[in-house]
Amino acid sequence: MTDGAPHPHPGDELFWLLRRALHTMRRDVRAQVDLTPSRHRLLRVLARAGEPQRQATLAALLDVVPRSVTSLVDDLEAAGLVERRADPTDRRATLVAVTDRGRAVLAEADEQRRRHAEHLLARLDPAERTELLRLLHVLVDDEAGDGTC
Amino acid sequence: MTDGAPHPHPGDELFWLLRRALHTMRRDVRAQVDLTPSRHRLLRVLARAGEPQRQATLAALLDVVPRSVTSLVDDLEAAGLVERRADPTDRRATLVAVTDRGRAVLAEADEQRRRHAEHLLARLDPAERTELLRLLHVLVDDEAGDGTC
DNA sequence: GACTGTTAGTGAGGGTACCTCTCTATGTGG
DNA sequence: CCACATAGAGAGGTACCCTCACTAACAGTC
Repeated sequence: MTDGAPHPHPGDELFWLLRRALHTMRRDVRAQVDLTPSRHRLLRVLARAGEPQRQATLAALLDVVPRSVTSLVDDLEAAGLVERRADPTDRRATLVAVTDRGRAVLAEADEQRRRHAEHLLARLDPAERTELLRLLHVLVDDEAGDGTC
Repeated sequence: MTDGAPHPHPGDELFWLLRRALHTMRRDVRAQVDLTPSRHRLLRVLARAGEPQRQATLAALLDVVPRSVTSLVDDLEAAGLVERRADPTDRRATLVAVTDRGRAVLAEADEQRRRHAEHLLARLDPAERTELLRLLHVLVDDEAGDGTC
């Protein structure tokens, strides 16, 4: 690697930095667990919700179109990590529930990702870590605040 | 959006923060210029190099396998943004050169990305921006330093 | 009950961004 | 001259998204 050399604009620089950082983490983890980042994310969101969710709800939580959730759930279901159940209140809807196995795999995946991230974060002292996360939160959180987008 | 709520581990949190930040920037820019992020990146690296480069060299600079560069160059060439030339010193190799049009499109794309990034970075004061970029550089730069990976 | 409009999920198909494995043409050292 | 490495490309695969068109089911109206 890499892009090398000075970047003309800080904004542009930010883009490539984010890309590289993410790329690094992604690559490391991919080899370890049999959970792609997207499936991992869906599993997390679902587990965090604490109870079975409709696919449309998951789509909203994940900020993807419902159609994408269908495939993700297909894959996770095939792997036995989630299961589809009929929604008793609406026969159109399906509820997606995490299985015990799903919970176990999620825990493992989280743990491995955590280890890798800490390996990376080890380059920063505790105050810097906190600051980095805080700054990223500022960038990312609650985009809805201004209607500009 | 979003993942909402507190994240259990800072390392894990980092991953999702990076992902969301990048996603946001990517999405904004994608609609504007007819340059995908990868093609943009290749064009930048090539332009920055200042002179025609071999595909293998570009692959190394971009940190992708040479085969991926082939396709990228195919697309950029079809769009008239780069051109392939014979390498006078080695008939196996091709040199990839930016065209004038390529330079113009690159400038435009950079400008648009810059604007969007600054819209995002506007949430931070100048000191914070600098700090964020510095911290990301620490994470990302010169991974080669330790042979652990 | 039929009629219309909406919502939940899916099939089909597309595009980006990578990868690997294999093959050809070419270059190079013994 | 021959074995071997290197540059690039063909074929094919995975992950992750999207849109468009469609069915099944629900909800309100006449």
